[in-house]
Amino acid sequence: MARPRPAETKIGSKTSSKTSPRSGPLDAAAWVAVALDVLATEGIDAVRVEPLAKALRVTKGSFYWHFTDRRALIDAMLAHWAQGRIVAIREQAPADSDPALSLRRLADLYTKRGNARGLAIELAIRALAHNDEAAARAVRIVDAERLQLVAALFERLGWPAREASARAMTVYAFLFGQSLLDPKSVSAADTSLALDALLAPPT
Amino acid sequence: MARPRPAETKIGSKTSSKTSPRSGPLDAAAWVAVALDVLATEGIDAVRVEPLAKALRVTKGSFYWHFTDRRALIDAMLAHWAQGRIVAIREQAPADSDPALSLRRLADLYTKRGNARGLAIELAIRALAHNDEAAARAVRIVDAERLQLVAALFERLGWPAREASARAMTVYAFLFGQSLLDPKSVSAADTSLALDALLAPPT
DNA sequence: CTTGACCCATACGGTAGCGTATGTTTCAGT
DNA sequence: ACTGAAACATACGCTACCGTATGGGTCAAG
Repeated sequence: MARPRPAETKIGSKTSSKTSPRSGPLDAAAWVAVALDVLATEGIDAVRVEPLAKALRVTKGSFYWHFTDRRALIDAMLAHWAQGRIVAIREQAPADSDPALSLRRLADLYTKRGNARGLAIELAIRALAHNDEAAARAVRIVDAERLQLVAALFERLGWPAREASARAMTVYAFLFGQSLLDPKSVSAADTSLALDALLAPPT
Repeated sequence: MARPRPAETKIGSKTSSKTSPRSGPLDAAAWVAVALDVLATEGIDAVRVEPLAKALRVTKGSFYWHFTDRRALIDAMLAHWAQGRIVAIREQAPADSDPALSLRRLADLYTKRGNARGLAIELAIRALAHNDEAAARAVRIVDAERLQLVAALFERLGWPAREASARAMTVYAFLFGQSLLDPKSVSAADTSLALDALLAPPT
């Protein structure tokens, strides 16, 4: 009767979604990957077992082997996302880097196109966090980590602790906020001007 | 055989949601009102006909009298929201007001609690706009109007047109962005400090 | 060659919601 | 009292999911 294993939390491969040609057997990570794709493009309510199975060209039988239920998949997504964001921010803001450069790269990452998927996932998870305590926890962890590291960058730029903290929050909020606005309503010039002001060192 | 009327677009009463005691017969506005409540608390995918009917203590029969289908309800919600936001921003930033005061009130409206419902609706609609062209149009209209009027306030504060435009966008993005962050990760001091800087007149 | 663990397919019962079709009540107007 | 329309209620068929149960295949270890 082979009851499902407790759904591995380790995420290993980089199984990059889409209709990949199906090589070997799947693992939990493959499910998480497509689930995140769907989350990014259609929201959490589109993350449903059977459609995902269709996308992976398998049946639900596979899913319920790797996960106990739909909720377990969502939790796995959240864990994967949170861990990935923390690793990313730590790589992006190492203690020995040029803080001005790190800040600029961070800003670019969230304004330039090419990170649409990442942004969409962020927004979807934050929306989910409104009703879902597990999602809220994930967001809390990521926010705390990011705010702290970005504030450290500002301090190294020469700002006193209080201003550094406020500026970290401002930049962070600004970047996400901009992603909510209609792209056709914001000019690149405005964005550039705003960022220059926000990222400037103390006078 | 009484075919449904083409679902009035006029929104009149202020039928404020919840399990109101059911007075007379309903109108389309009542449906839109509960639909917006559900949108705010549970997202667009929870805006379903039968649950809404249950909340209004009627059956679907009523719904399909007032609307042709679920889509028509969503469109009505979007129209109602967009029109309401435009009216609100025009009231909030009249041409004869003190610009500094108007800006501060606007900021308070989106940082202080008490507007959670409005904010949740905003976020839900902006999330929807990602996939829904009608929602995208509504957002576009509202954004354009708000950005223009807020920029005008900054100009009246003494900023040149370019800076006024950039600052309007910055404040606007900041306010929305902040609503996405974990409230437990942002201190009120940081928010206050940030706003003072963003709303300051030119030196 | 057999066994057992993996990994998936098939088939099933059940729920929730959509939209439609049609019956029922209420009430204004004549 | 009669009629017709407004505003529902009821009942139906249909689809998309969920989760479960169970029956294969495959492949390495013994």
